[in-house]
Amino acid sequence: MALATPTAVVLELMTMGQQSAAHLRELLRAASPPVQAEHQALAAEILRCCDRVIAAVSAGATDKKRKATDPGATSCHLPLAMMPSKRRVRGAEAHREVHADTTADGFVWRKYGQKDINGSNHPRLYYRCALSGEGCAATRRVQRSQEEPAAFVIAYYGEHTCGAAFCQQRAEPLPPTVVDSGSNAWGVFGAVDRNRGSPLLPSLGAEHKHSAVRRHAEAPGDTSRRWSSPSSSSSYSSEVELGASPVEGFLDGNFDWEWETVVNSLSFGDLLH
DNA sequence: CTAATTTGACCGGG
DNA sequence: CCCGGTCAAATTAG
Repeated sequence: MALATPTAVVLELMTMGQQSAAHLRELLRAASPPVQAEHQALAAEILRCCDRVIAAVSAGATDKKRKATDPGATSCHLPLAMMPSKRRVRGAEAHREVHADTTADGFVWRKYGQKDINGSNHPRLYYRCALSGEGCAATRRVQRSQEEPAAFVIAYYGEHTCGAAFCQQRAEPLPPTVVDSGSNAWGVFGAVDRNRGSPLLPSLGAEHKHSAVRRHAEAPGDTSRRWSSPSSSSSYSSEVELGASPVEGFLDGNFDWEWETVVNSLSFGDLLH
Protein backbone atom coordinates (compact mmCIF):
# COMPACT_ATOMS: atom_id res chain seq x y z
CA MET A 1 0.00 0.00 0.00
CA ALA A 2 2.67 2.37 -0.87
CA LEU A 3 0.50 5.09 -2.09
CA ALA A 4 2.01 8.40 -1.28
CA THR A 5 5.52 7.36 -0.75
CA PRO A 6 8.03 9.92 -1.86
CA THR A 7 9.53 7.31 -4.04
CA ALA A 8 6.31 6.93 -5.92
CA VAL A 9 6.02 10.64 -6.29
CA VAL A 10 9.50 10.90 -7.62
CA LEU A 11 8.86 8.11 -10.01
CA GLU A 12 5.75 9.69 -11.29
CA LEU A 13 7.29 13.07 -11.77
CA MET A 14 10.36 11.72 -13.34
CA THR A 15 8.30 9.66 -15.68
CA MET A 16 6.49 12.76 -16.74
CA GLY A 17 9.75 14.49 -17.31
CA GLN A 18 10.94 11.52 -19.22
CA GLN A 19 7.98 11.66 -21.49
CA SER A 20 8.36 15.33 -22.06
CA ALA A 21 11.96 14.83 -22.96
CA ALA A 22 11.05 12.07 -25.32
CA HIS A 23 8.48 14.25 -26.90
CA LEU A 24 10.94 17.03 -27.26
CA ARG A 25 13.41 14.75 -28.85
CA GLU A 26 10.85 13.59 -31.32
CA LEU A 27 9.97 17.12 -32.14
CA LEU A 28 13.56 18.01 -32.69
CA ARG A 29 14.11 15.00 -34.77
CA ALA A 30 11.21 15.75 -37.01
CA ALA A 31 11.75 19.44 -37.17
CA SER A 32 11.14 20.77 -40.61
CA PRO A 33 14.24 22.84 -40.68
CA PRO A 34 16.55 20.31 -39.19
CA VAL A 35 17.94 21.51 -35.95
CA GLN A 36 21.49 21.14 -34.98
CA ALA A 37 22.58 17.76 -33.90
CA GLU A 38 23.79 19.39 -30.77
CA HIS A 39 20.27 20.17 -29.73
CA GLN A 40 19.13 16.72 -30.42
CA ALA A 41 21.97 15.38 -28.39
CA LEU A 42 20.93 17.64 -25.59
CA ALA A 43 17.42 16.33 -25.62
CA ALA A 44 18.74 12.83 -25.70
CA GLU A 45 20.89 13.53 -22.72
CA ILE A 46 17.99 14.90 -20.75
CA LEU A 47 16.09 11.83 -21.58
CA ARG A 48 18.96 9.69 -20.52
CA CYS A 49 19.25 11.39 -17.21
CA CYS A 50 15.58 10.98 -16.52
CA ASP A 51 15.84 7.38 -17.38
CA ARG A 52 18.74 6.90 -15.09
CA VAL A 53 16.94 8.46 -12.19
CA ILE A 54 13.89 6.37 -12.84
CA ALA A 55 15.94 3.27 -13.04
CA ALA A 56 17.67 4.02 -9.80
CA VAL A 57 14.54 4.99 -7.98
CA SER A 58 12.56 2.06 -9.20
CA ALA A 59 15.38 -0.24 -8.29
CA GLY A 60 15.39 1.18 -4.82
CA ALA A 61 11.65 0.89 -4.61
CA THR A 62 11.54 -2.64 -5.83
CA ASP A 63 13.83 -3.89 -3.20
CA LYS A 64 13.68 -1.61 -0.33
CA LYS A 65 16.31 -3.44 1.56
CA ARG A 66 18.94 -2.91 -0.98
CA LYS A 67 21.24 -0.08 -0.55
CA ALA A 68 21.12 2.74 -3.00
CA THR A 69 24.77 2.66 -3.67
CA ASP A 70 25.12 2.15 -7.31
CA PRO A 71 28.67 2.41 -8.40
CA GLY A 72 27.92 2.65 -12.04
CA ALA A 73 24.60 4.37 -11.84
CA THR A 74 26.01 7.79 -12.16
CA SER A 75 28.05 6.92 -15.12
CA CYS A 76 26.82 7.52 -18.55
CA HIS A 77 26.87 3.94 -19.58
CA LEU A 78 25.24 0.90 -18.29
CA PRO A 79 27.88 -1.71 -18.51
CA LEU A 80 25.37 -4.43 -18.39
CA ALA A 81 26.20 -7.51 -20.26
CA MET A 82 23.07 -8.72 -21.86
CA MET A 83 24.50 -12.00 -22.71
CA PRO A 84 21.90 -14.57 -23.42
CA SER A 85 23.80 -17.15 -21.54
CA LYS A 86 21.34 -17.04 -18.74
CA ARG A 87 17.72 -17.46 -19.19
CA ARG A 88 16.82 -14.99 -16.57
CA VAL A 89 18.37 -11.76 -17.49
CA ARG A 90 15.93 -9.70 -15.67
CA GLY A 91 18.36 -7.74 -13.55
CA ALA A 92 18.64 -4.35 -15.10
CA GLU A 93 17.80 -4.95 -18.63
CA ALA A 94 17.19 -1.94 -20.72
CA HIS A 95 13.65 -1.29 -21.54
CA ARG A 96 11.52 1.43 -22.87
CA GLU A 97 8.80 2.53 -20.64
CA VAL A 98 5.56 3.74 -22.01
CA HIS A 99 2.73 5.01 -20.02
CA ALA A 100 -0.57 5.12 -21.76
CA ASP A 101 -4.20 4.67 -21.08
CA THR A 102 -4.49 1.86 -23.48
CA THR A 103 -2.54 -1.28 -23.96
CA ALA A 104 -2.94 -1.17 -27.69
CA ASP A 105 0.25 -0.21 -29.34
CA GLY A 106 -0.29 -1.64 -32.74
CA PHE A 107 1.64 -4.78 -32.15
CA VAL A 108 0.29 -8.20 -31.76
CA TRP A 109 1.09 -9.69 -28.42
CA ARG A 110 0.56 -13.01 -26.87
CA LYS A 111 0.04 -13.17 -23.19
CA TYR A 112 2.16 -15.74 -21.51
CA GLY A 113 1.84 -14.97 -17.88
CA GLN A 114 0.40 -12.92 -15.15
CA LYS A 115 1.70 -12.29 -11.73
CA ASP A 116 0.85 -10.34 -8.70
CA ILE A 117 3.51 -7.96 -7.63
CA ASN A 118 3.97 -7.35 -4.00
CA GLY A 119 4.30 -3.63 -4.26
CA SER A 120 1.15 -3.01 -6.14
CA ASN A 121 -2.36 -4.20 -5.95
CA HIS A 122 -2.63 -4.87 -9.60
CA PRO A 123 -1.29 -7.85 -11.40
CA ARG A 124 1.39 -7.58 -13.97
CA LEU A 125 0.87 -9.13 -17.33
CA TYR A 126 3.55 -10.56 -19.51
CA TYR A 127 3.36 -10.52 -23.23
CA ARG A 128 5.49 -11.72 -26.02
CA CYS A 129 5.35 -10.81 -29.61
CA ALA A 130 2.86 -13.00 -31.35
CA LEU A 131 5.55 -13.85 -33.79
CA SER A 132 7.90 -15.01 -31.15
CA GLY A 133 7.56 -18.41 -32.67
CA GLU A 134 9.25 -17.00 -35.71
CA GLY A 135 12.10 -15.80 -33.63
CA CYS A 136 10.94 -12.45 -32.46
CA ALA A 137 12.19 -11.78 -28.99
CA ALA A 138 10.21 -8.71 -28.15
CA THR A 139 8.40 -8.79 -24.88
CA ARG A 140 6.52 -6.38 -22.80
CA ARG A 141 5.12 -6.12 -19.33
CA VAL A 142 1.92 -4.34 -18.74
CA GLN A 143 0.80 -3.12 -15.40
CA ARG A 144 -1.85 -0.78 -14.32
CA SER A 145 -0.93 2.29 -12.49
CA GLN A 146 -1.60 1.87 -8.86
CA GLU A 147 -3.82 4.84 -8.54
CA GLU A 148 -5.04 5.52 -11.98
CA PRO A 149 -7.33 2.75 -13.11
CA ALA A 150 -7.14 3.77 -16.70
CA ALA A 151 -3.43 4.18 -16.92
CA PHE A 152 -0.99 1.53 -17.91
CA VAL A 153 2.67 1.32 -17.51
CA ILE A 154 4.07 -0.73 -20.29
CA ALA A 155 7.68 -1.76 -20.37
CA TYR A 156 9.05 -2.98 -23.62
CA TYR A 157 11.97 -5.31 -23.71
CA GLY A 158 13.90 -6.35 -26.68
CA GLU A 159 13.33 -5.59 -30.26
CA HIS A 160 11.06 -6.99 -32.84
CA THR A 161 13.32 -9.18 -34.84
CA CYS A 162 10.38 -10.57 -36.68
CA GLY A 163 10.10 -7.44 -38.67
CA ALA A 164 8.33 -4.84 -36.70
CA ALA A 165 6.75 -3.46 -39.79
CA PHE A 166 4.80 -6.60 -39.99
CA CYS A 167 3.82 -6.79 -36.38
CA GLN A 168 2.79 -3.26 -36.22
CA GLN A 169 -0.37 -2.68 -38.06
CA ARG A 170 -0.27 0.96 -38.64
CA ALA A 171 -3.96 1.30 -38.73
CA GLU A 172 -4.26 3.01 -35.43
CA PRO A 173 -1.16 2.29 -33.51
CA LEU A 174 0.45 5.54 -32.75
CA PRO A 175 2.69 4.56 -29.92
CA PRO A 176 1.59 6.92 -27.25
CA THR A 177 4.65 7.97 -25.50
CA VAL A 178 7.79 6.23 -26.25
CA VAL A 179 10.21 6.84 -23.55
CA ASP A 180 13.52 5.63 -24.51
CA SER A 181 15.44 4.12 -21.74
CA GLY A 182 18.23 4.27 -24.14
CA SER A 183 20.97 2.34 -22.62
CA ASN A 184 21.84 -0.20 -25.15
CA ALA A 185 21.04 -1.12 -28.64
CA TRP A 186 17.40 -0.58 -27.97
CA GLY A 187 17.88 3.10 -28.18
CA VAL A 188 18.06 3.18 -31.90
CA PHE A 189 15.06 1.05 -32.28
CA GLY A 190 13.03 3.97 -33.37
CA ALA A 191 13.82 3.43 -36.96
CA VAL A 192 10.78 1.27 -37.20
CA ASP A 193 8.18 2.75 -35.03
CA ARG A 194 8.42 6.30 -35.89
CA ASN A 195 5.15 7.96 -35.42
CA ARG A 196 5.85 10.80 -37.62
CA GLY A 197 3.12 13.13 -38.52
CA SER A 198 0.40 10.78 -37.55
CA PRO A 199 -2.14 12.89 -35.82
CA LEU A 200 -4.06 11.25 -33.14
CA LEU A 201 -7.23 9.76 -34.29
CA PRO A 202 -10.12 11.76 -33.02
CA SER A 203 -12.27 8.71 -32.73
CA LEU A 204 -10.65 5.41 -32.61
CA GLY A 205 -12.99 3.55 -30.40
CA ALA A 206 -13.89 1.22 -33.16
CA GLU A 207 -12.18 -2.08 -32.95
CA HIS A 208 -11.75 -3.90 -36.17
CA LYS A 209 -11.05 -7.40 -36.94
CA HIS A 210 -7.41 -7.62 -37.32
CA SER A 211 -6.20 -9.48 -40.25
CA ALA A 212 -5.19 -12.90 -39.28
CA VAL A 213 -1.60 -13.18 -38.46
CA ARG A 214 -0.40 -15.88 -40.65
CA ARG A 215 3.20 -16.61 -40.89
CA HIS A 216 4.27 -14.49 -43.67
CA ALA A 217 7.22 -13.41 -45.62
CA GLU A 218 10.43 -14.34 -44.08
CA ALA A 219 9.24 -17.05 -41.86
CA PRO A 220 11.88 -19.58 -42.46
CA GLY A 221 10.09 -22.60 -43.58
CA ASP A 222 12.32 -24.82 -41.61
CA THR A 223 11.27 -26.48 -38.49
CA SER A 224 13.05 -24.06 -36.32
CA ARG A 225 10.44 -23.76 -33.70
CA ARG A 226 11.94 -21.85 -30.95
CA TRP A 227 10.15 -22.78 -27.87
CA SER A 228 7.01 -24.33 -29.00
CA SER A 229 5.91 -26.78 -26.48
CA PRO A 230 5.76 -30.33 -27.65
CA SER A 231 2.25 -30.95 -26.55
CA SER A 232 0.61 -27.80 -27.65
CA SER A 233 1.68 -27.85 -31.19
CA SER A 234 2.24 -24.39 -32.36
CA SER A 235 -0.82 -23.11 -30.74
CA TYR A 236 0.05 -19.68 -29.87
CA SER A 237 -2.38 -16.98 -29.77
CA SER A 238 -2.24 -13.74 -31.47
CA GLU A 239 -3.82 -11.36 -29.16
CA VAL A 240 -4.70 -8.00 -30.38
CA GLU A 241 -5.46 -5.26 -28.08
CA LEU A 242 -7.25 -2.49 -29.68
CA GLY A 243 -8.44 0.78 -28.50
CA ALA A 244 -10.02 0.80 -25.14
CA SER A 245 -11.65 -2.51 -25.12
CA PRO A 246 -11.52 -4.06 -21.71
CA VAL A 247 -10.67 -7.40 -23.03
CA GLU A 248 -7.53 -8.07 -21.30
CA GLY A 249 -8.25 -9.23 -17.90
CA PHE A 250 -11.33 -9.34 -15.91
CA LEU A 251 -10.33 -11.56 -13.17
CA ASP A 252 -12.58 -12.51 -10.43
CA GLY A 253 -9.89 -12.85 -7.92
CA ASN A 254 -8.22 -9.62 -8.67
CA PHE A 255 -10.88 -7.17 -8.04
CA ASP A 256 -8.64 -4.38 -8.96
CA TRP A 257 -8.16 -5.52 -12.42
CA GLU A 258 -11.65 -4.83 -13.50
CA TRP A 259 -11.73 -1.71 -15.49
CA GLU A 260 -14.85 -1.18 -17.40
CA THR A 261 -14.57 2.48 -16.94
CA VAL A 262 -11.69 2.82 -19.23
CA VAL A 263 -11.78 6.04 -21.01
CA ASN A 264 -12.80 5.55 -24.51
CA SER A 265 -11.51 8.78 -25.77
CA LEU A 266 -7.91 8.35 -25.08
CA SER A 267 -5.69 11.28 -25.05
CA PHE A 268 -2.23 10.10 -25.30
CA GLY A 269 0.07 11.56 -22.81
CA ASP A 270 2.25 12.37 -25.69
CA LEU A 271 0.17 15.24 -26.80
CA LEU A 272 -0.25 16.84 -23.53
CA HIS A 273 0.92 20.34 -23.57
C1' DC B 1 -12.14 -29.38 -33.44
C1' DT B 2 -8.85 -25.85 -33.19
C1' DA B 3 -7.20 -22.03 -31.06
C1' DA B 4 -6.74 -18.75 -27.34
C1' DT B 5 -6.41 -17.96 -22.34
C1' DT B 6 -5.89 -18.88 -17.64
C1' DT B 7 -3.70 -20.43 -13.67
C1' DG B 8 -0.49 -22.82 -10.88
C1' DA B 9 4.13 -24.75 -10.71
C1' DC B 10 8.89 -24.27 -11.40
C1' DC B 11 13.07 -21.85 -11.83
C1' DG B 12 16.60 -18.87 -10.55
C1' DG B 13 18.49 -14.52 -8.81
C1' DG B 14 19.14 -11.44 -4.98
C1' DC C 1 13.84 -17.36 1.82
C1' DC C 2 11.30 -14.27 -0.98
C1' DC C 3 10.03 -12.26 -5.25
C1' DG C 4 9.53 -11.94 -9.93
C1' DG C 5 9.50 -14.19 -14.57
C1' DT C 6 8.53 -18.12 -17.55
C1' DC C 7 6.68 -22.47 -18.73
C1' DA C 8 3.24 -25.53 -19.51
C1' DA C 9 -0.94 -28.15 -18.65
C1' DA C 10 -5.81 -27.47 -18.49
C1' DT C 11 -9.80 -25.00 -19.51
C1' DT C 12 -12.75 -22.14 -22.19
C1' DA C 13 -14.10 -19.85 -26.24
C1' DG C 14 -14.98 -19.57 -31.18
